[in-house]
Amino acid sequence: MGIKERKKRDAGKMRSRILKAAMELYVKGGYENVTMRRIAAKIEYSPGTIYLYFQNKNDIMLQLCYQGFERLLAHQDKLEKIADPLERLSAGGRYYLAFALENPEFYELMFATTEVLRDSAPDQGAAPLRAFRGFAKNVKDCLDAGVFSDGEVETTAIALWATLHGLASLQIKGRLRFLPEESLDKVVEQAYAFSLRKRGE
Amino acid sequence: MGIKERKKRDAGKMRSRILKAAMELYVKGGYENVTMRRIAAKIEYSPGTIYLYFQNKNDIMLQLCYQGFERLLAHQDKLEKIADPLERLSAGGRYYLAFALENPEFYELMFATTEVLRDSAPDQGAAPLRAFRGFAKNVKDCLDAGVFSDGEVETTAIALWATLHGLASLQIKGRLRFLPEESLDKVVEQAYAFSLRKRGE
DNA sequence: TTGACAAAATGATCAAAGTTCAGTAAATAA
DNA sequence: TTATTTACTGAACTTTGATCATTTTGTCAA
Repeated sequence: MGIKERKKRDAGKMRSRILKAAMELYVKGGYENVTMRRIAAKIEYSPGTIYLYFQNKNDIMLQLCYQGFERLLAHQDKLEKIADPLERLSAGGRYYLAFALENPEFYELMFATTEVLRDSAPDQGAAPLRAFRGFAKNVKDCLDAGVFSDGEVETTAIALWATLHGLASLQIKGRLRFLPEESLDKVVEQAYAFSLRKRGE
Repeated sequence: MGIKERKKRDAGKMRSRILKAAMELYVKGGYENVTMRRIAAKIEYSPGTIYLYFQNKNDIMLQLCYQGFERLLAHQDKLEKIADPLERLSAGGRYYLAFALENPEFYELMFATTEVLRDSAPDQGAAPLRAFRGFAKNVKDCLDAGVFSDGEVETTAIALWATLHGLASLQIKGRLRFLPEESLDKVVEQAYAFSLRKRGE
């Protein structure tokens, strides 16, 4: 029965096309620019068709949110080749910020929805969690290597993550606009200096 | 001419009533629950009337955002009586988090809008900035007292603020839901331990 | 008190949104 | 070829933010 499989593939392709169209609209003009009718026009189907592949608009935005985390995860994998734990963690943090600031719409979308972890398919909902686990592993390696002075893995990881997320979020939302452009880097440095103090320092 | 002043007072009262109704709707069911028609029904006026007192819905939400910062500022003033700089800064941070977690809708609103600082009346737009300046002053007092080992005031303040904001934001958005309830406090402690290291420690 | 003007409020109306669903067209199976 | 399942359509429903000609209310001079 190859037909069933082809149908499944076709459905998958349709979902991809819809998501792609939605993403384009989103990047171009934010949430309110994403319209079922506009998506339909872009993929050259009628509005009703979209509802055969997605539950509703929220469902579509949720999938885009997951795509953001997948993208982040993909880059996290690249850190693996950095041997030194502190260096790896530091690079991860720097990349995290760069990712957020270079894809502000994406990042905003990733953290805009409250519903992400709740009503999501187990495999997909795992993406945000997996991203955090990867980050936490780097923290653990640092702790094992004695780079930090103390603290549990989980709480340390969250504290660090919060700083990164806070900076990214504040910058994206324009709350740091009163700062001169250059000094954002300085803040990042400072944040790292605070967080990544070495044992006995 | 007392009439003009009375009219001004009346207009102010009307604005307050509208904002109050909008806030109630917002707290009850979030942004999408705030509807011009529902506000109108609550204050027992027709929908068109609202537009005599506010430019549009965004304008209303913006004012609610400012109210949030005003509320935060009001509590910041209470910190003044704490003499010890580090103690004062620490209390401020703890209050900041408590405020965010106890009024998640409020907090979300305060940081949801990108437009806040851009197209706002100078005096009102100052509220967020004033809140930060108050926080920064506490940081400065700590630096002057030699509580921190190093760093500039502005960058240090932002780094600290980012951590607080990040924690609040992540918690509100349910991204820390995988944590056991108690350990959030531990994370906060950890974040403080990271950030507020004393000189020579 | 009356009439004229200004200010405030109305509510029908608009365009656009998300969503639904009876009906049509296409694909598959018999 | 014919019957049946599947895919798609697009008009229609409800609700949204916003507008504006019209009506109501308030103010003040005559």
